[in-house]
Amino acid sequence: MLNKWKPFSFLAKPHVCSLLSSLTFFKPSVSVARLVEEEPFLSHSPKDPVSEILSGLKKMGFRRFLAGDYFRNVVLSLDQLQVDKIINSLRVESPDFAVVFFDLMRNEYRFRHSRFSRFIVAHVLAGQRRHEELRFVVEQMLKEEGSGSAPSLCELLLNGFRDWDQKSLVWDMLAFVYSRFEMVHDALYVLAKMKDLKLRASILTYNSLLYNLRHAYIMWDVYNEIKVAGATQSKQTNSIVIDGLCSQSKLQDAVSFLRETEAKGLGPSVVSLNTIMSRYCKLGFTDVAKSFFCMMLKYGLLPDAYSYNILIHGLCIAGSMEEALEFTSDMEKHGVEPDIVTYNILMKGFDLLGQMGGAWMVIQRMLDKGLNPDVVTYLMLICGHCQNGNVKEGLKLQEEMLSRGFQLSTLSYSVLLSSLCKIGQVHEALVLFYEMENHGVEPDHITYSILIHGLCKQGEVQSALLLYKEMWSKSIPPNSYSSGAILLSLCKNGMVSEARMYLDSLVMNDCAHDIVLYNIMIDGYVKHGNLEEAVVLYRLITEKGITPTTVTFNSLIYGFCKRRNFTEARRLMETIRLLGLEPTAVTYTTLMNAYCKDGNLRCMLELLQEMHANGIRPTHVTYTVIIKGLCKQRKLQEAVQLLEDMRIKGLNPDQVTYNTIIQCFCKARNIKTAFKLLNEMWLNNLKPTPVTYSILINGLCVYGNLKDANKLLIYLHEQNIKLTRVGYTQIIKAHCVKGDVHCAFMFFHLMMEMGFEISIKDYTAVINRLCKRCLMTEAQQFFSIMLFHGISPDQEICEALLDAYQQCGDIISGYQMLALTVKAGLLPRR
DNA sequence: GTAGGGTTAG
Repeated sequence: MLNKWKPFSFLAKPHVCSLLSSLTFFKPSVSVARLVEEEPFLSHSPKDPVSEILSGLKKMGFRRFLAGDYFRNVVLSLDQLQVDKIINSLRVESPDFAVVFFDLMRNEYRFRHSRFSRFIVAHVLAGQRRHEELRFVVEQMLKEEGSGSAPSLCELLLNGFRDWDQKSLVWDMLAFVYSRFEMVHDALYVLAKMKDLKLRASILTYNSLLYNLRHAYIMWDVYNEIKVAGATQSKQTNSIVIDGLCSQSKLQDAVSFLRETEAKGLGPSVVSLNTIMSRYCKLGFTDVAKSFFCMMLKYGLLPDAYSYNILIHGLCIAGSMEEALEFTSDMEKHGVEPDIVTYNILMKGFDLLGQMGGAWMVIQRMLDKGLNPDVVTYLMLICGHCQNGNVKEGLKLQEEMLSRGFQLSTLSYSVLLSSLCKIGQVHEALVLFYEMENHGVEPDHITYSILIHGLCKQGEVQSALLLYKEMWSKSIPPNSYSSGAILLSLCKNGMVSEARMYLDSLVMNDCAHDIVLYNIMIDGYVKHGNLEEAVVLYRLITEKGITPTTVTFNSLIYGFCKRRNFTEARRLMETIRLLGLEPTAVTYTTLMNAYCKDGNLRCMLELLQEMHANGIRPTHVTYTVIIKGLCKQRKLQEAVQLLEDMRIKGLNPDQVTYNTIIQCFCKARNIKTAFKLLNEMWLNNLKPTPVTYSILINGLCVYGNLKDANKLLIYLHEQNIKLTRVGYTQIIKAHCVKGDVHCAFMFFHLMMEMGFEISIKDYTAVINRLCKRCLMTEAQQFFSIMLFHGISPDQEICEALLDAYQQCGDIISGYQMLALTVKAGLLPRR
């Protein structure tokens, strides 16, 4: 576009035309001069503030005039055009004043300068080699202009400033700042124009651009351009290339590049070696990283704090805290002081190992050294509190950060939001989310993921989808975490085919590379009994070249176990190993649970042995399964013993563990111990679930005293504690059997009140039992309630009533029932 | 230009 530039075409714009009229010192070519003379509005009236100001400045002196009344009165009415005229006039007579006037207008009067003025001042500053100020002016301009502004700015530079001195520096700064602001396309555009004008870009600009493009192959285009342009490569250039290769996972290429540059006489820099060390550490190859550390020493380079911190971090991640501490002392011995980063790394290391004592020691040492905790330290402390379930303390720390003047970060908000979601306080999380925005902290894709997950877990898929859309509207691309949450939620709510449609849409948009998404879908299929689809999807992903994980197999194993297909389940377990993966505690527990259900306790215990042999720690779920097995064999004492063992091993029994063992004692008619265990749950801060109470109610109904069951249920109702559906139907059933229709009625009503949907099956169960005892009035009453609630009778229920009327000898009611049956279109079979 | 901190599935 700019190549087709027409000389002076810009003069067509009145703004520029009238500007030229005031450029006393501007020496336009003849044609411009003529053009200008022909303009009728060029001669200004004597009251023109521009002339007044310019002459005032000359007569009174610069500073006096600007502080005077005339200027103060007129300044607020000045427009961009007038200011342009003043600045341009000043530029020629005294460039320093042009800059001072420019700054004064911007800083004192919040005046928004035109691009023209900014470029004038930029050229002045470039001429005086005032690089910092030049950069500032260009930064301000590009912040306001935004991305995509390069073509119009270049056009202005080409047309208005073509022959100006120092234009090269201004062009270069423009490209540099565009690159720094990550407006890469604009930077490239400016560079292309510079090439046309045969202007050289500085190595700083090239380096910045190289840095922005280091994640992709296009990096080499820039690198070659540097060579072609003949710009002097700096050590930085090489370390950026190395960093780029590392980030592209081309570690070998990075090392080769290091060798090449070494051969060319540019020895390796500390930064390059640090970058490579960091990469090896992240891959878990601490030893290789150490060898590069040695190489550094061999070259006579002095490792800096980065070098030490990188290695210490690698060691901490690997769990080698002793060595990490040794390196820290080494660091001190060699005159490199451990800094806040070092201490944060060590703290995290101890934290990962669960050694809080160590973490406190690190904090103490840090404080002794006079170092103050920074945002990262605070974040880790907040994390610690949140992991212990103490969100309140975390929020307090965040307050403390604010009072100490720290800028709150998206990260610390994420931690707090995640903890609130985990304890089910999603609405509190949403409140905090809005507060976060009020504090000017922008949520990112992780923040959104956390909230979407939280909402989905609470079943609020609609709200989650709204947030999902909000993400899109903010151009924050959803990652597999947020998509996974939606997918999981659809599966959990039984909308499996919808989930699949969603997954397919992700595939269509090329957003489904993460195995986690497929794992969720496969599990969804399996949990809803569709093992076949799960297997088809598994085959599909392997054909696509997506590597399955142990989790993928765990779901499939669960599916085959549910079908009691042990052969296939075990074959899949072997496949895990064949693929070089490791079965996890979940794999073993799934299989053990299946054997336990099947009554094959020998196989179950063999698997436990195998687990131990392979060094896989059983979880509290594993123990629960074993306890269930022991219960099945009526080895109650051993089960209780195992409950103790769990605690000793630091595994906390959960509600399911207790429910299992309580049920076992109920079945053994040992109701007393069952209640003792309920008490133990409270003592261990475990809130009994609706299942726990239902098991106890059932126990009392079947093996104990029905009156006690009544008492317990009424008590729970008063405490507003809900039972499961089975809990209610059990007690209703028991009262029907005993013929206490009054109580049955009462609990039936209670069940409805608690919001359970009552199906025809529930009515049938009650009516059948009443019919058996010829309690026909009561049976009829239940039947009427059913009709009242809009449930149509079916064949089974009608026949039961017809039979009962006949058996119990109530012929008239029997005929009435027959009429109703026929009316309902349900002809009796006989 | 290089170091430390946050989210998910069974």
